[in-house]
Amino acid sequence: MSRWEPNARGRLEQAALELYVERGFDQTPVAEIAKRAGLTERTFYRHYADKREVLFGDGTTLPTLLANAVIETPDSIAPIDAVAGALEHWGELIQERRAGALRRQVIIDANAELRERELTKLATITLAMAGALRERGVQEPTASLAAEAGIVVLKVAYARWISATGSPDLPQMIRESFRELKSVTAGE
Amino acid sequence: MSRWEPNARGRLEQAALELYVERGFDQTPVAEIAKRAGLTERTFYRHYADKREVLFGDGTTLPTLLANAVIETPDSIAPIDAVAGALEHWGELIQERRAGALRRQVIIDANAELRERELTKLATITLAMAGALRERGVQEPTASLAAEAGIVVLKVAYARWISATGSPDLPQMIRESFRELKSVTAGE
DNA sequence: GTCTATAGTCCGATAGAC
DNA sequence: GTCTATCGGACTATAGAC
Repeated sequence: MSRWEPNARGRLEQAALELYVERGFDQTPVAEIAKRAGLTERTFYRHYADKREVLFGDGTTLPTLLANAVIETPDSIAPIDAVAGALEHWGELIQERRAGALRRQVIIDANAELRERELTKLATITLAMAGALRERGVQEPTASLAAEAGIVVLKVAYARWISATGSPDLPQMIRESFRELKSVTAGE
Repeated sequence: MSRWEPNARGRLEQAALELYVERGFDQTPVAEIAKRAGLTERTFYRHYADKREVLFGDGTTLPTLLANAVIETPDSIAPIDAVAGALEHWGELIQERRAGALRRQVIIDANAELRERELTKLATITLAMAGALRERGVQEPTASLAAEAGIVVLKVAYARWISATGSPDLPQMIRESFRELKSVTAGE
């Protein structure tokens, strides 16, 4: 039998998400989150660097996943298509957690600071994918442009997926948005 | 004769920029900025909503300028080219203030929180341009994709202009980056 | 686990300008 | 008198230091 209740991190996450929904992100002090989880404020900061990290993770897992997907793509595939493939793969994973994604997005959309952090997360992913392309021998500015174009597509497709009803197909929406981007940049 | 020295806001801005350069953004307390300007901390917050606003303005002037440039573009011009034209116009304005832009960028690049705010500023501009395109009758997702693609180009071109030596031509770099984006999205 | 620096907010007071 | 820019101090919350 352990000295503490198990899964402190999980309890903190659950308490935080509940309170962010109930009272809004900046109306919930960290002390309140800790209290609901039966822990102290200090313990919260041992598990999460700040209040926002509960919603955004540590900032390395997803960029690494996507960078690896890009790196493993055969060199015969054009940079923009390597990026598209990586994002479609991510789309497959995320759409299995649609309920959680919706709840998370409601919290983020309600708060300017969180929207800001989300942009930072996307920027981190962009840098990781551009780096992966360069490792594959793609030159600048092609690497950065391909990665940035991919994130543009992701943003548009994800917003559609979030606001859609039923069980929309995210990878399919990503493919469709890529086609639209190609059309738009061609000046049509 | 007035009770206070004139131009409190200007003095605060100058003091803030000096200190951000000297000691770094998060090593300069607001109280220090106010002290150098001969004012109190409280007064700083009457002029700027937070420490970062000194570097980024109020967040409406530039988006409005670019949205208007888009709206005034003839309907015969494709959405992506309307966005390109607006950004080139901005490029002409900004390159007359190259020294200030360089100093500002050094401060921003040295601090994660400021890089985050810069992304938010770009997102605000994106939304403004997408809205301007919709006012011109452009449908979604074309409007958002054209605006987002424009910002991608701007980021790449601006980074090049900042790191270039001599007197590089920013509008020219923006045009060149647009050509490269078209090539990348075409899958070349 | 406590202690502290800093950000940012709120309220009331004050002195000159109009 | 009203308006506006300032000051002073108390207050909460975040986050990091010890």
